[in-house]
Amino acid sequence: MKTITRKEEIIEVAALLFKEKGYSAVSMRDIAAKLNMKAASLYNHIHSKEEILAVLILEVAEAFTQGMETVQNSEISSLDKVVLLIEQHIEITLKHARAMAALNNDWVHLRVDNRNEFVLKRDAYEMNFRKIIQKGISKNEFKPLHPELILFSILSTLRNLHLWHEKRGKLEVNVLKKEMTAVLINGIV
Amino acid sequence: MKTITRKEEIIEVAALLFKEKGYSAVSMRDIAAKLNMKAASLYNHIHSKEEILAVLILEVAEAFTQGMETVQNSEISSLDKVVLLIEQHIEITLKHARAMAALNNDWVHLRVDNRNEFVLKRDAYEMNFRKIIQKGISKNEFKPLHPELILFSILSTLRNLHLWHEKRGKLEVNVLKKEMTAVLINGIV
DNA sequence: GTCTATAGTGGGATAGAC
DNA sequence: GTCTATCCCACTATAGAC
Repeated sequence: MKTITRKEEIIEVAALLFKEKGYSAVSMRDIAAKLNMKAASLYNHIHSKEEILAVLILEVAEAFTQGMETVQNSEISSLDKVVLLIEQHIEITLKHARAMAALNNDWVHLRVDNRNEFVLKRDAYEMNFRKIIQKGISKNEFKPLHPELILFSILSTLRNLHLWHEKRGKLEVNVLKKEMTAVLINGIV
Repeated sequence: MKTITRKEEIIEVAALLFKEKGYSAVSMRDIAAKLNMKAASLYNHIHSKEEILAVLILEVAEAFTQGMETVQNSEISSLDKVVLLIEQHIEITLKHARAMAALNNDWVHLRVDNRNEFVLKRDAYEMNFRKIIQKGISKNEFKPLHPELILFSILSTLRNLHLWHEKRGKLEVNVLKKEMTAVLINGIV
């Protein structure tokens, strides 16, 4: 039995609203209204609007960082590493569905310190992903395309998964993983 | 010699700022400051902040709609249609680079009438794209994957091209078209 | 066409009663 | 832990002088 605190409730509701309208367009009054309370009462549970955003974003960023470490430490081919990263990305997206929009768009509104922490993590993740692709190319596991283009194509698809999954998706997780990997790795023809 | 009006100048600067912080986080003061003027003066050229957003978004939406018509009217295979759509998407992205962020994220802040117009166009575009994919699958030009997943994978990559192109890109257009098509159609292995 | 001044609204956040 | 009341500030937009 997992009990959910008021603070978690606030963050959850806020994430939903951020997803719909973006961080800046959501007011503390909006968040409070969805919880049938007044804006002032929110401040008994959180310190600021920005804190909500920071919790949301940094939690997921940490999950990605952890995942990348696991993958790097496993001794498998570059191709298998990429497959693993794709599957992991799907898992994290499904688990933190509500936070993904903030992660993609609203991180710019973090306070400097939190923003720096996030950007460092994100850049490190991308760099490590790029290295795996480069190694794969040099070992002839991947086609000799620009690594940046491969990285970009995979990441932009995965980073928007949350948009699509709620609208059409609801594919069973394993089917989703399988087909997504197939499309990203082997193409569509 | 193309002369640029003050109105166009305002829209251009606004687009840049919207891209950085999102529509809601950009104030008329911000826009004015970048043009060395006062916010009040903007209103001699535009009627409202929302008008700027509407011009930006609806112009690009129209370009996509036109492009889709051209493709539909050409008598080529489904595969060639998809290739054409990808190339077109790249061209439009490069031409309207500054508007792409608003198109992806800020359309929610359009007034109802403009928002409806946009959503209709976008949905029609996606529906037509989906039909092309479905036909391609039924003719064995594409693998028998979920059409939604193929559509999503292609579109999310293309819709984020603007993010990547400014950061790393600057590939020559034809190289970009060629490699992007290769990745999206044939995969990376 | 740009300015100053300002109206009118709504934002984040705090104080203090209950 | 929630409320009312309120502070102070920033926002969009308008009026009217130059």
